[in-house]
Formats: sequence, C-alpha cells, structure tokens
Amino acid sequence: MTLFEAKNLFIEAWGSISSQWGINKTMAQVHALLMISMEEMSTEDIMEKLSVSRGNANMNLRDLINWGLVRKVFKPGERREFFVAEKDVWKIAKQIAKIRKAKELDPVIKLLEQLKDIDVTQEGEDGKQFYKLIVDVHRLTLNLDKLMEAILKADESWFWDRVLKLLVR
Amino acid sequence: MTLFEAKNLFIEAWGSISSQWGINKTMAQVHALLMISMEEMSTEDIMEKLSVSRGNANMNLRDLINWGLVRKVFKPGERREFFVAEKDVWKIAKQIAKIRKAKELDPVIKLLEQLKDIDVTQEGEDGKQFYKLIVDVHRLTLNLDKLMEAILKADESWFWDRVLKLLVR
DNA sequence: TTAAACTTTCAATATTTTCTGAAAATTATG
DNA sequence: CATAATTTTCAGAAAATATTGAAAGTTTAA
Repeated sequence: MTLFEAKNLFIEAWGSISSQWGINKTMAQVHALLMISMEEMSTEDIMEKLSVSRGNANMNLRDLINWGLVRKVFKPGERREFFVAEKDVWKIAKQIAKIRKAKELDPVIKLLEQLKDIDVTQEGEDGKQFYKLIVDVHRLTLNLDKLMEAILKADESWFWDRVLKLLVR
Repeated sequence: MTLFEAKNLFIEAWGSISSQWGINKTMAQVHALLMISMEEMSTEDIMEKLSVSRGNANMNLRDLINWGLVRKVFKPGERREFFVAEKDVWKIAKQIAKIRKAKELDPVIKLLEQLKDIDVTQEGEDGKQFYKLIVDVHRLTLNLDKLMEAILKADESWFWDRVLKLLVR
C-alpha cells in the first residue's frame, strides 16, 4: 500500500466508522484529512479533496473548531482562511472525551438528580425498586464522570501506566 | 413528584438522551420501561404504554435481547412471551461497554492494523508523520481496549475503589 | 467608496434512519 | 389436522439528518 492509498483509505474509513460514533461523515472526513495533511488547507482545498459543497465544508469546519479539534490559521499575504487540526493524539482524545462527557454523561446526571426528588416513603416495593435503580445509575455515572475528569487532567503515559498496571495485572 | 410522574419522566428522558448515545428512541424507552417495571411485560403491554407499533416493539425487543439487556420469560399457562430487563446496573453497564467496544473500538483497531502495512521507508517527512499518527492512534485504542476488557471482568466495588483511589487522589 | 474575494446562512433537496401496519410465518390448542 | 393465537417480516410512509448551492453578508484592498 502506498502512502497515497493509505491516506485515502484512512479518510474513507474514518468517515464510515464515524457513523458508529454518532458523528457525521463529512465532519469525520474533514477531521481525518486535516489530521494527516502536512500543510494547512483552505475551504476550497477541502471541498475539492472530499467532493463536498461549500456550505457543508463550512459548517463542519465550524463544528470542528467548536469541538476544539481544528483551528483557523492566517497565512501572510493570503486573504482566505486556512485550517489545521491538532496533531497530538492524546490531546485529541482528551478533547473528544470532554465533548462526549458533556453530551452523553452530564444530561444523564442532571436527570437522575431530578428523579431523586420523588417521595419514596409514600410508595411500596415498587417505589423502593425504582429508587434503587436511580441511585445505582446515579452512582455509576458520577464515577464515570470522575474517571473522565481524571483523564482530562492526566498526562498520557502517567495515566496509562497507572490504569494498566492496576487493572490489567 | 409522584412515583408515577417520576417513572414517566424517566422513560421520556431516557428516550431523548439516547439520541446522544447513538441509540434509537424506542429502543431506549423499551429498555427504560422494562428496567423500572416490577412485572414482566408482553409485547402488547409495551406497545400500549409507549404508543408504538407491533413491528417497532418487536424489532427493538429483539435488538435489546441481542444486546444482552433483555430476556424472554415464559409464564405458566400463558401462550404469549413476556420480557424482563436485567436490573443489576453494573451488569447493564458492562454489557453496554461490551457492545460499544465492539461497535466503536474494534473497527478502528482493525483499520489501523491494515494501515500499518504502508511502506514508510519509501516516503519522506509526509510518510513519517502519517505513520506516527497511525501508530499513536493505534496505541491509544489498544489501551482503551484493555481498559474496557478490564471493566468487563471487574467487580464493581473493586473496580471503582482502584480507579478512583489511583486517579482521583 | 466600490468591487472583488471570500465566508456564512438557509431554504430546498437528498439521504438515511425509524416506524407502521398488514401479510406471512410460526406455534399452540382442541 | 384445522384453526386460532401469537410473532416476525418487510415494503412503503414518515421522520430525522445531512447536503447543496445560491443569495446574503463580510472583509480587504485598490
């Protein structure tokens, strides 16, 4: 496999896999493209390489910027904007963890905290069982949340050294 | 908030949040409903409670069974099938982790292993940078994979004791 | 200024995903 | 068996999501 083929495969496959990650295909492909390109790219470059419209490219670049995975750069003498992706894989992972925590975990915790308000004393077995479920899920999500927070603060080698030594004997 | 209200809120909210989890609404609601119900439920019961069609109920129940989160039970003297959900939250979490690992992580690892085949010696700086990205992402996903495997084997309190003591001082 | 270069927006369209409901298949019962 | 009860399938409808492309908006520089 040549480098060219490998890069194309990477972009294509990243786009397909993204559907499993709840991320839209163009966004994943733009990200893949920017991660593997040496040079900053213009909107035009991206549109051409991925065969997508200007609107689509623009919107997904904006999302990637909001996710903190891509940033704009200005080239001296150039009027248009260029884009580059963060290349440090640990930083990328932390950024994604942060976003996913906010989207997937925080709303659950918020819901569970509301639900703990029920007056469980008034109800029978049924109420107790429901309350236990809520409390259990709440405890679990809080723990996951703490784990995520720890990841966000951690240095890569420190984190994996600890985790793997202690869990995977 | 009464128990009744709380249960309805839980089902409704679980359905909304599920979109962030890449899970379809009905599936999440059926799961929520079964998790909080004391009694096993028939397809008919579920259709009525959630206002969904027979086909939809049937298909999502099958998916939940395939995910290992729900099982069929047979009642003596009853012809039709009834369904119950696993109630142990740690078991549920492990099951979900297992599925997500298979859907989100394993395909990435497979891709990266293919991509490591490129003949990097032939290429310049560009090839080196690409290779580094592949290797870095590969290492990270393998580590995540090991973490997931550890979770799958672990006992809940043991797992959180270790993780939280070591990461969150 | 103003006009060209470039970016953003958004209504219309296309695509993908989910849901319905009736028909087909399966299973149990007399 | 035959028939009634129940489950499964699946083509088409509906809903949700993603994409286009052209118009509107913004910025730069002559």
